[in-house]
Amino acid sequence: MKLEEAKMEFIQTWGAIGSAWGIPRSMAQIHALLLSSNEPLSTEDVMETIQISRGNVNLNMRELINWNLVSKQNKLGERKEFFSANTDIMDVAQNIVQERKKRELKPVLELLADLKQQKIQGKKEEVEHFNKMINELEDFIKQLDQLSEIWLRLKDNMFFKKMIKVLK
Amino acid sequence: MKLEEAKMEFIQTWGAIGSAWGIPRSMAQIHALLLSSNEPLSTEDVMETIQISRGNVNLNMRELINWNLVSKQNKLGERKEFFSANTDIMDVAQNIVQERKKRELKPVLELLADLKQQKIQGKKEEVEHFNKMINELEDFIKQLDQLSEIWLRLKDNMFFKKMIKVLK
DNA sequence: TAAAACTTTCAAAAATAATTGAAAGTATAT
DNA sequence: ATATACTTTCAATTATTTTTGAAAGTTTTA
Repeated sequence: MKLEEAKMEFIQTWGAIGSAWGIPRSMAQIHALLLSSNEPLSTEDVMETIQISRGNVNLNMRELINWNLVSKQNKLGERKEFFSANTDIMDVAQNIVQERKKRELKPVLELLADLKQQKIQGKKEEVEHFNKMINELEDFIKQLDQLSEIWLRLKDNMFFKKMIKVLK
Repeated sequence: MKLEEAKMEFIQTWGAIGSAWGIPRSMAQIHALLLSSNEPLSTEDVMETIQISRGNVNLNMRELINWNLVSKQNKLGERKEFFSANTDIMDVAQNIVQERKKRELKPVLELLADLKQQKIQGKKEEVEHFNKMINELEDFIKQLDQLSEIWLRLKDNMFFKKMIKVLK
């Protein structure tokens, strides 16, 4: 199998997954292309390889940079901008999760906080059920934070890894 | 604040989050309604409260049942079907993650496995870079699995929780 | 068995999200 | 200063996903 084919397959699949998780297909595809590429690519390179418009590349590239997944490079003597992906996959995943947590989980946290400090009026049993649910949800979100801490640790804490093995 | 208002707010927010993560708004809304409701609801109840069509309720309810987030109930003497949500939030989250892992992560795993056992042809350095990336990605997905194991454990392993505190 | 009560299906419509591409904007080189 | 090389923007278009609603299907009751 030729490298080019392999790349294209990877780009396609990555795009489909992104799409299923609410990330624009093109954004995921660009990311996949940069991940699999040895050296920085220009806007033209990207346009050509994944066959999308200049505007699309520009827009999604900016987004990738915002998410800290891609950075701009300047090639000596070249005027064009080049882009390369952050290749530490762990960082990649952390950044994606971090970014989405920030964007889409925040509203829940705010809502939960708001609902918790309000006195809710209604039938006793119904209100109790509702409050219980809200509380559980908050506990859960706290657990998520715990979990992401562990994740950070997993990256380089050998002792911790062994710990897990033992507990399995 | 009245209970009904609080519910509606929760339903709205939950719907928006679902939507941002690639889950149909109505599906998330129905789920939120059932979560916040004390007792099982009928299709009509749901239609009325969140103002969506019968077909929509039916379709998404089936999906929620598939995901193991909701189950059918029968009220004595009633012909209609009623629905209630699994209210253990931890289970809820586990099921959502499980389900999505099954659906959307599987294709990556298959692709990675496929790409790993193929001999890829191209410039040495480029191929090396590509293979490295594929390998890292696989490691990462393995870590995700590890992480979900830990999560399960977090639920009820006090010792483990303390462990984390110490390491913090 | 037929009517009533309810559920499911699915083609069409609506809503939403992603993409294009050409025009406007910027920076660099001569 | 102006031409060139490149980047950004955004209204319009296109693609995709979600939702509707009425017809077909199913089960229960009498």
